[in-house]
Amino acid sequence: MDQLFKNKGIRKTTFRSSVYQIVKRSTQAVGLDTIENQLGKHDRITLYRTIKTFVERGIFHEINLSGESTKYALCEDDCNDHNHVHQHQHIHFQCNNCHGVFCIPISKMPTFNIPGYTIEETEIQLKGRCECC
Amino acid sequence: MDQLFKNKGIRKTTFRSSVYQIVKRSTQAVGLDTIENQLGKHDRITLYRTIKTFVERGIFHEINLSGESTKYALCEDDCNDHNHVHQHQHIHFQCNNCHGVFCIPISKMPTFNIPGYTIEETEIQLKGRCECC
DNA sequence: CTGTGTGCAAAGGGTTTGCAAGTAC
DNA sequence: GTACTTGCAAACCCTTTGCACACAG
Repeated sequence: MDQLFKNKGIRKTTFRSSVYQIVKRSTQAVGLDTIENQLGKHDRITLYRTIKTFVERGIFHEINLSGESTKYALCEDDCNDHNHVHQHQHIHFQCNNCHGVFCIPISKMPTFNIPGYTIEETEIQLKGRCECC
Repeated sequence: MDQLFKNKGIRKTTFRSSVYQIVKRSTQAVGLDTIENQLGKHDRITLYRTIKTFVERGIFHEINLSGESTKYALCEDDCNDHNHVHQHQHIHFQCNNCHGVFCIPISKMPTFNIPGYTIEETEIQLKGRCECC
């Protein structure tokens, strides 16, 4: 983690380490509320800024599913600043039962051919039932 | 439109007609700001309620793309009154240049097979360059 | 006439901004 | 020591709620 923060050009602090660990430990994408619950006493404003920094630096990526609050997951190692979402070879799955959101790697993203449109990024969101439900 | 509103069990008013027409006329999904710009003098609170009603009754559908505010488009079942079949499979495309959001019907949605997961809904979001850009 | 819809005011809630004190390097 | 980070307060916005009046059916 020391190296990661250094690579991204931000300082390592207790607060940032905690936030990073919470998301890293989780088997699924986590929302702000989940992070806050696990943080113990903390300042919410600082958390907003921390997450914003992580997203900007390509440490976290945002997942926005319809009707859900934003969730966060770790970026893969090769993400670079501001240009990381579409590089992920994974889809986002949300369980209709437990509402958990998972990043699921897939070997081959489907391609689309739409006359007149040039496609640069593909984001796939599935809903259904997860392994545990 | 009279019939549509009647079917959905809501009254036809000048305000609702205006909002509906703005979205219907548009070739792309529209945001709250776009609707407001086209409405002329109006009460924003009423607009919130109108949109909420339309979404609840299946007249509009919401489109949430990462980093974008919610946009709205007509539900397709309402475009063809007599067609209740679920052939309204479409993807959402956002232009990286003009930022327009389009609903694009496609003949065949890709299917995914993820061991352990049961898939019930598929949402596909593409980004790139639209016809006009 | 009756119940739905509208418009204004005020409240609510989440997020951002400003700034002084604290901390990493 | 310097620049980045944090924590608190306050400001900001967007959205919802309450309520009286207007209007569709």
